[in-house]
Amino acid sequence: MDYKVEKDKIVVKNTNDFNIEHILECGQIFTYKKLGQSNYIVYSKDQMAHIYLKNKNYIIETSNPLYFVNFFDMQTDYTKIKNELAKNDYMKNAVRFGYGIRILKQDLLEVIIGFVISSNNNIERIKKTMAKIRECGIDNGTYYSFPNMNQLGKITFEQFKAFGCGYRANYLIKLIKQLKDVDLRATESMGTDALKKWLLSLCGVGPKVADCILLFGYHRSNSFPVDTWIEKVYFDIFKTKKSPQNMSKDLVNYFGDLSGYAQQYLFFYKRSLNAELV
DNA sequence: TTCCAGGCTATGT
DNA sequence: ACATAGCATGGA
Repeated sequence: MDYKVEKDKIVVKNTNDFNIEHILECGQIFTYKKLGQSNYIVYSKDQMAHIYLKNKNYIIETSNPLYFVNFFDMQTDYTKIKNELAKNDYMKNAVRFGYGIRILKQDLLEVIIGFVISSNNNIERIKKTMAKIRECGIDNGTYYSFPNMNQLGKITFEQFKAFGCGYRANYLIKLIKQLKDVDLRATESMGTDALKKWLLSLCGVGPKVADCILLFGYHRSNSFPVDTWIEKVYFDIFKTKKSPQNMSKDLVNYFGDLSGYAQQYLFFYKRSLNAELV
């Protein structure tokens, strides 16, 4: 990854492994705004960045460049990951298609809330709901910080309903009560099995959402979230249907520690191809 | 009108 | 342990 950190921006010079559309539109994050072609604003925790293409380089404008060096996972070699993944035709196509995907290092609390909202929902509505929730955080002038646990605890059932959560408003109220006294930082050192078990005890968190939280919130890359799109991919490849949990097991067995990366390329590939038909 | 969206909870077997 | 109805909401 060829990039340069300056005082108020990062310049990304190698765009073979960095494409902002791929990174933000591959379903891992819901807190961003598209301004135009290769031109986005992304919000994470109490930070904001403006990302755009200029002379074949990406400019990441932010008051906190070091936060976004970590956020965009700049130190990981995605060329190597893609080469290791491209071991069959399906993966070759998926990797070629979403060549600029990177798995973001997002704020854990934000990931938990976002993916509980995501269940049986569509991405555009999830984005709207998350933007409304963000407005319950601190106003920084041009944008809001994501609310902390205390601020989340003050959001009412009626507010969540008004934010378009639907029946998930109940889940969120209960979930936030469950998380109220948990030291989230301490959970990061837990083993993956115990961690998943704990996540499954949270309201609104089932197998698929737990895998998303493990992957996007804890960077456990040996998890493979299976949603409706991955179910289609699984059928394309194996020509058979199973329960999502069993599909996930098969896929983790196959991809090992690269499962999470494989999942992102496949999800983006399948969902984008479908969108092109519409 | 019906189906679908990054599924989960509750209930019944 | 596995199967399935019901669930809010909006867009196609």
